[in-house]
Amino acid sequence: MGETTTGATEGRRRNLARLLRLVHVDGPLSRASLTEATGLNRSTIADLVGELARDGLVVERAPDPSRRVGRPSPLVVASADVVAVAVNPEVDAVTIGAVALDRGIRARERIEVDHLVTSEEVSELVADTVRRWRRSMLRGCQVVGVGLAVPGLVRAADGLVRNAPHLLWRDTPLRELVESATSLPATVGNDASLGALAEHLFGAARGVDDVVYLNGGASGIGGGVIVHGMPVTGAGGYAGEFGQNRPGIASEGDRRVEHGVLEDEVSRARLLRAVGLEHADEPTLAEALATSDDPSAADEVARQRRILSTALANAVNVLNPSVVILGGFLATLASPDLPGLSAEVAAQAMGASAEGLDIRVASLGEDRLLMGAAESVFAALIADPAV
Amino acid sequence: MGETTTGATEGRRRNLARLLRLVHVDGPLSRASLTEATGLNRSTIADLVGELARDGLVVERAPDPSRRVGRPSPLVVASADVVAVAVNPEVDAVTIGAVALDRGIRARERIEVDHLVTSEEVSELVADTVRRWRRSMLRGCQVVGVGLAVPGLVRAADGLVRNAPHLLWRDTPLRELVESATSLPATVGNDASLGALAEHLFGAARGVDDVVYLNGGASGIGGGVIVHGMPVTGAGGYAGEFGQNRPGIASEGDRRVEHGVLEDEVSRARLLRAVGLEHADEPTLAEALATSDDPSAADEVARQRRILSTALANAVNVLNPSVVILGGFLATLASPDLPGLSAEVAAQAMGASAEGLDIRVASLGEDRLLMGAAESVFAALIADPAV
DNA sequence: GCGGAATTGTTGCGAACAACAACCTATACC
DNA sequence: GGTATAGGTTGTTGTTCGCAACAATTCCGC
Repeated sequence: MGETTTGATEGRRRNLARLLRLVHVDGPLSRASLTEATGLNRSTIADLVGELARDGLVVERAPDPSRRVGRPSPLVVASADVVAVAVNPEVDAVTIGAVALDRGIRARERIEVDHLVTSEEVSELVADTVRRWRRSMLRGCQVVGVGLAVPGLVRAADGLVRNAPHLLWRDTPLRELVESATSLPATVGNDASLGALAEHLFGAARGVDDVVYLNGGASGIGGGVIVHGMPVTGAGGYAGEFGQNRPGIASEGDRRVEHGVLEDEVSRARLLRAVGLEHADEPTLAEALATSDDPSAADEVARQRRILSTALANAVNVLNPSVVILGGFLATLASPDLPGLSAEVAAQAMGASAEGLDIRVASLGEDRLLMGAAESVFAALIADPAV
Repeated sequence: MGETTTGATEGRRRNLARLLRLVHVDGPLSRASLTEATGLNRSTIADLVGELARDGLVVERAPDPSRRVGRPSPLVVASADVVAVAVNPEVDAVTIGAVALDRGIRARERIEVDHLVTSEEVSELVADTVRRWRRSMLRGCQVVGVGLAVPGLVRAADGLVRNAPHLLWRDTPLRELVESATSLPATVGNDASLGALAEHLFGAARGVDDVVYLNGGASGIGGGVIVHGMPVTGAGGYAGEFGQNRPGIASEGDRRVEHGVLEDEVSRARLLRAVGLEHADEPTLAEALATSDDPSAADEVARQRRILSTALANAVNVLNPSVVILGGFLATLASPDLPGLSAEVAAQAMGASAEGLDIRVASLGEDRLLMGAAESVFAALIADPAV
């Protein structure tokens, strides 16, 4: 055996990874379907699944009561006892979840805070919660790591939060803090990028390899890009910041902010103001927009849609995605007339690029960021399941 | 041996591919350095190199007269007898080249045309040229395929030219035509995308994994994006069309075209007009711009630079590349003050993304498109060197 | 209820691959 | 010319995965 291999050779690791990814992403699969999906031999599948089962990453369940001929094939499912802790610190609360490898959410807690949390507080909060859960809901579970979805710029290389404006974090070594507080490996990512990853794996862009995702939050517009089925991080890990782009505004009358960026023009605050609300959750805002008979509200929606459609057209020209996913208030803005928005985008993008384009609304709810953060933890495990 | 394997197992294919890619991209390498670069055993390297040599893909040369102690290691070089034919049809001429696996250009011909060529004419031209070359310059060579760099939109899946406006080609099945005329496998790509690939592999962005490339031609602005070291094609293969984006224009006085796109505002024709030229090659234009004392020429340059910098900032926000490469007249526009342009871009992009950014001028000359087109042919060969 | 067909898990075997160790060879420096 | 250094060569070995034969389980027709 080679000095570079730890017991499994490169090829075998790849095969183990393929299997684990399949059962993780596509849910319970029979050994037979794994054989078909991978092209590997039955005996090889048996061997590989056996190894994954020995490592506790998958379990074999009784076969489905199928109504097909032949010997029933046992189902291979990802273990519910292998979990990642997912964390989303926000200005009003810190949400912590435990997501299992079978995509189930084993635990979930939203901890309201009355002040802006520091990264140290978050680290302690996570450590405490994990300690508590390990004695209760996560008894017997293997916790493989902590994934953090941060509303701000994150340097991919070392998990340094460069700037999270609303949390007032600057150059905070979050990964290091969490790792030393919990003694678990941690990954840190931008919330929108992780949302994109979740939508790509499990949501509205499931199975789609080229995706542009834009999420409209209270504080701005974030985004993520998937190319060839892989998240685009960019050189520093800061990719996807559509909200900071200078918008192409066709008619000057549509401009509200001199030298503004996209999220200055297309903003939740402006929508709220247009219907005379102070604070509102997303359904309330949607309802208010739908029922308002104030023409200025309709104008504001139309204006924002025009600017958004141009921004989307630009992204489509450059990245030619199959699917564009809109989340948050951008979904609210788009969903009353998705075909109309698609047409607007198509009119401004190059014909060919727009041709196969599908604009969709995000389908994952609250759990999106937890799923994405957990996924970023599982990524390493799946890439190399050999313990 | 498995039915899915053609004589080499998956892992071996990967190793063969790694070796071939190394010697192809990084030039002549000693067996010793291959051993170090791959981490494989000496004996394994010897075996793999032997197989590549038997297949005629590499040859071993006498060792470099090194001044180091120890037994000299023979150099492994990619074969100069394995060639790809590269074709670039343009409005005034069709350029055909033969690029070898050692990156040498074995043959090159620019065939002037006095009318717009059709795709059928190009196919015949290529077939004739290849036939002729095979009896002369390419005697004894193995021609592995034809790569075409087309100024227009190309569907990656089947090499259909959707729209090449200046050639007046629409929905032309170019790959099929060339393949049946030459009996060689053909690949078809957008010229700018292939230029980006060439710059990434051999030019100003060599070794850089995250690249945005913009090329300014007489007829517009094309581009290409490299993410994680791989060209971004998009779902249909149309990615990279920066020129069709709606520009973010800060001051309305800079706008020249109502509802225009980037290439309407930032254009070679406008630069030529500003210095009172009709036609000029790139050095002439650069010279004219540098020596002009007409303030309106300087204004036009400054205006185009402003708009370009905003477009680049937008791209940087979304893709966070390490390097932006500018070619054609965009290089002319940028090169007098590259640091100034960088500063303009940094001022408009997010700080973190701009921080590690390097804006460079394209370094490959005329051969760029031929290299890129040949690369697209070699890609398949390198990915699976098993003949 | 029973036998045949279809499908899939299981087992033992063999081919391919690559690492390893020991041995051999070629060059540079003294 | 001797020694140290670096590299090629050869045979052996462990790992992986396909293959083929056999066993297990279900459905279906009678």
